[in-house]
Formats: sequence, C-alpha cells, structure tokens
Amino acid sequence: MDKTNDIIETRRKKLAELKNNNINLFPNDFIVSHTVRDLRDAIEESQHSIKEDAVFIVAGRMMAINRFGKACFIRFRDRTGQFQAYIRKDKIGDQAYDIFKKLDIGDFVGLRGGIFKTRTGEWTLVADELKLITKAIRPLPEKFHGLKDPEKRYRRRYLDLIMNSNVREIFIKRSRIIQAVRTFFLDRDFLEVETPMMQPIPGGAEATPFKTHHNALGMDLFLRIAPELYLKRLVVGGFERIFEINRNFRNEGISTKHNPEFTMLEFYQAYATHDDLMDLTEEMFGYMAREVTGSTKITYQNNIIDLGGRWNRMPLTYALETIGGIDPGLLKDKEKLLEFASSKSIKITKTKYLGKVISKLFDVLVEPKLIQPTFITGYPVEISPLSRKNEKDSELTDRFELFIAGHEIANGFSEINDPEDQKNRFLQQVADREAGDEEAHFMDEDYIEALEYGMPPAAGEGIGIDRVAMLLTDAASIREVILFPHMKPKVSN
RNA sequence: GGGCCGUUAACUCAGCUGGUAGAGUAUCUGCCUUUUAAGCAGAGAGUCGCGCGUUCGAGCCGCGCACGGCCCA
Repeated sequence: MDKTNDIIETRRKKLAELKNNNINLFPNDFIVSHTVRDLRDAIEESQHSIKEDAVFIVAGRMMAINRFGKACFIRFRDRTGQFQAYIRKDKIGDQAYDIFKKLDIGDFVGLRGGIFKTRTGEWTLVADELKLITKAIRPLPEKFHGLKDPEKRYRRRYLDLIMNSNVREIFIKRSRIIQAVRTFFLDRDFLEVETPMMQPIPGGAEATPFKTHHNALGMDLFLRIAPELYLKRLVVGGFERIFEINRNFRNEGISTKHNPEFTMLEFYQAYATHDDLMDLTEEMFGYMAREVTGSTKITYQNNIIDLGGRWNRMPLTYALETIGGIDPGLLKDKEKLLEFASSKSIKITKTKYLGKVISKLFDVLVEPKLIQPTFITGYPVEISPLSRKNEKDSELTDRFELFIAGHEIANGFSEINDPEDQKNRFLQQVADREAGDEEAHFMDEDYIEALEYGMPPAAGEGIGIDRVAMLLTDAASIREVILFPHMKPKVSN
C-alpha cells in the first residue's frame, strides 16, 4: 500500500475504500430516538439501576476513540451533551467492526444499544448496532489543548464551537439573554416590531453609515445606524409600547468594544419618562442576570458587579467634578476646559460646543471608572438632538446613559414630541454637518411630518445587546460574543 | 492612523550566540474486549505567513507587505 504523508489524503483513501465496499458515507435515513440527555434522564429515573436490555438509538459526533483491538470505547456528542459508548466486535459483528475500524474522530455515527456501568463507574452505551452517518474528511484540532489561536477560532467558528465548551456556553447564554429580553417586554404588554434596515435617510444616532444602492428604484440607501425614528413613527401610529431587537451598522473602526454590525435593543413607552425607563432598566437587568447566571451579582474581568436593586444616578457635571476631578468653575467655560484637557494630554477635535468637550472629557476621565451600574443624567442639549429639553433647565435634556464595568451600555431619554422643537434641532444638526461634522444628523422631513400628527409623550432607550452579553459571560472582547466577527479575508500565498 | 506582540507539522507549542527542523496530541503499521488526555513497539508528516536584503550560510538579523491579538487615537 502506498504511503501518504498527508492526513487529508489518508482520509480520502479511507473514504474511497469505504465507498468501494458500498458504504454510504453520507446517508440521511438514520432515525434518532434519543438524545444524550434522554440517556441521562433514563439513568436518573431508574435510580441508577437501569437494565442493559433497554434500547436507545442515538447519534452524534465521535470526539474520542480508545481502541483495544477487538473492542473500543468512543465518546460521542450531540446537542445535549457527551456520552461514552462501548463497541465490541462480538456485539456489532465482524463486517460492521471492519467498517468501524476505518472511522475517525470527527465522524458522525448512529448507535443502538443498552446502557451499563463500566468498571470505573461510567455509564456507557454498549452498541449492538453502529452506523456511519457522516464521514469527516478533515481532522479536528487536538483534543486536549483544543483550538486556541484567536484568528483560527474566529475564522472557523464551527471548530471553536466543537472544541471549546466555554465558547458554546457563551452563545447559549447570549441566546438566553435575548429570550429574557423578549419575555420581559412581552410580560409588560410591549409589542415586538421590525423596522427598515435599509433607510433613505440614516437617522437616530451620530455615526457614519454604510451606503448601498437599490437598482430597481434607482436610489441610494443606507444600512441603518439606529431604528429610532421608525420606532417613534409607530408610537405616532398608536403602538404605545414597542421594542425591536435587531442589527445596527456603523461604518467605524473595529475594536474589542466595536463590531461594524451589532445588535441593539430599542424600546419605546408612551406616557413614560426617562425616570421611568431607569427604573425599568434596573428591573430588566436584574431579571436578565437571574435568568442567565442565576444571580444578580456577576463577576466581570475580576470585578464583582451587583446588578440587583437600585443603581446610582448622577448628573454628568457632578460625575466630572467628583470622579473626573474637574474644578466646577471650569465646567461652564469651553476655553478653560480645553486648556485643562491639553494639560492632561487629552486630544479634543475642534468644536464650537461646550457639550462636546464635556462629553469627551467624560469618556476619558469618568467612563472607565464607572464599574458598578451608574446612570449619568443631565446631558447637554447640543449633543442630544432627539431628547426632550428639561423643563427647568433648557440647556439640559431629560436623558441618561448607563455605564457598567467602564462600558457604555444604554442610552435613553424622554422623547421630543413637539415637531417644531425637533425641526429646529435637525436644522442645527444640518448646519453642523455643513460646518464639517460628518456624524451630525440629517434633516428628516418625513419624520417631522409624522410628529405633526401628534406623538404622545414617550420615553425610549437603546441597549447594546453585545455589551450585555459581554457582561454576563465575562467576555473581554465583543468578538467573543459575536459568532462571526468581521475579519479581513486572508489571502493564501 | 500609531505603538507593542504574534504567525514553525492537522492542533498546542519548543527552537540557544545565524550552522540547514523538534516535542506532545493527531495520523499510519503491529499488539491489546472495561478505557478515561488508555498503554506498548515502530513509522511518516514542514513553502518556518509572504517578498526583498545582509551573510559562505537565515526559522533566527534588517527592510517591506499580509493577517491576527492587545493597547492608544
């Protein structure tokens, strides 16, 4: 027999041999009656005295094979877990055993048999039938160290999921988080909706959009940077409580906290204020944390964070004074603040707005220090073009942002429902854009028109689901909670 | 955009002061009917990310590029 150097070549030869013996390598007629979980349940129900003559039919991927000549132990895995099986030549027959000898780790097999306990005390399925279900041509990564290289893990996430159980856990938790959000809102009479991902005018946030083109309509469209303006049209339409969980797209840099597409929860509640939403947010996080981790106390990057109960609420300027260490006398004076910033070597792009300077200083001096959940309130009107002005101080808005573990997690506010006010805010944004601010909002006349029909007072909030998933799974990078994070294509050779 | 680090067998990693490639797992062959990262004996396996340069000689030194990671902007 000719000796080949290559593992894949060796496997292809095995495949050819199996094929020549009329073995179907990819059959689709194996009927599974039980999962690994069913096996464990059956053992439990029999109070660990299960009889070997009970028959189970299971299927899964072989993760390990210990060969002993005329018998083998294998480990196989399905969606519910991993189990051991014992394959004996005298049980499955000479012919089936010859086929089995040609199988590899990574192949899918179907097994039929009863359950017994080995000498070492492990419950094991002893097969009286074994069938190849799917042949693997490529070998899996090494069983003990698994797949570690981050680049390989992200590019071939399926291998990451096969080899790394902690990675599987993260994405199961992520799914549970989204399920918990749905349950939370549905229980409170919210309606789940879907609004356009492709928008003629990208609105609802300050961000650079991705541009695309609709051929039949002959028009440019933008992938949404936020669903906000459409959701509020629905509030005009009478849906008083709505939420949407979907992707936003922002044409910005990639980092441990940013992916170009990310999942956003946005919700709107009529007759509520931003204060109500802070209460609601506390409740929701408590609920999510309990559902997903079993506790409201979580550990994130070695910090113990308590998501239960009522959280700290702090005006922006107060946070800058007490946490950022800025003299209160500076906070009303843009020039002095800029001097202060440069003395701390904080670079701030040129702006005519005090609010932008304050916001930047906050990002650098305060945000990383907000480890326990904290609502920051009292955002300046010039950086909050969709937020309702405060009744007592027209320089400020009824808006908050939520910070946990030094990350911005949520942004919420009482909504502007005065069309005139909103139009003037847009006009200011348009002027800013003309003056060079590429992230300033566009005028959206259609949205103003909707407001002119009357939107009830309402408050709305957006929560970054990826960031929440990072928190609840103790992930340091957003790529660890996104199944297929964006990567540049790797050019081979 | 800048800085630091990484890229060696299918996987995880060694590789000294520049002297021509190593281990474990996996694979292949043989033995083995209760193993637990099974064991024993043997074997094969490499575009050292890519390119250029320095050198008698480069996985190692220099320059450039690609991809990735972390940090900063």
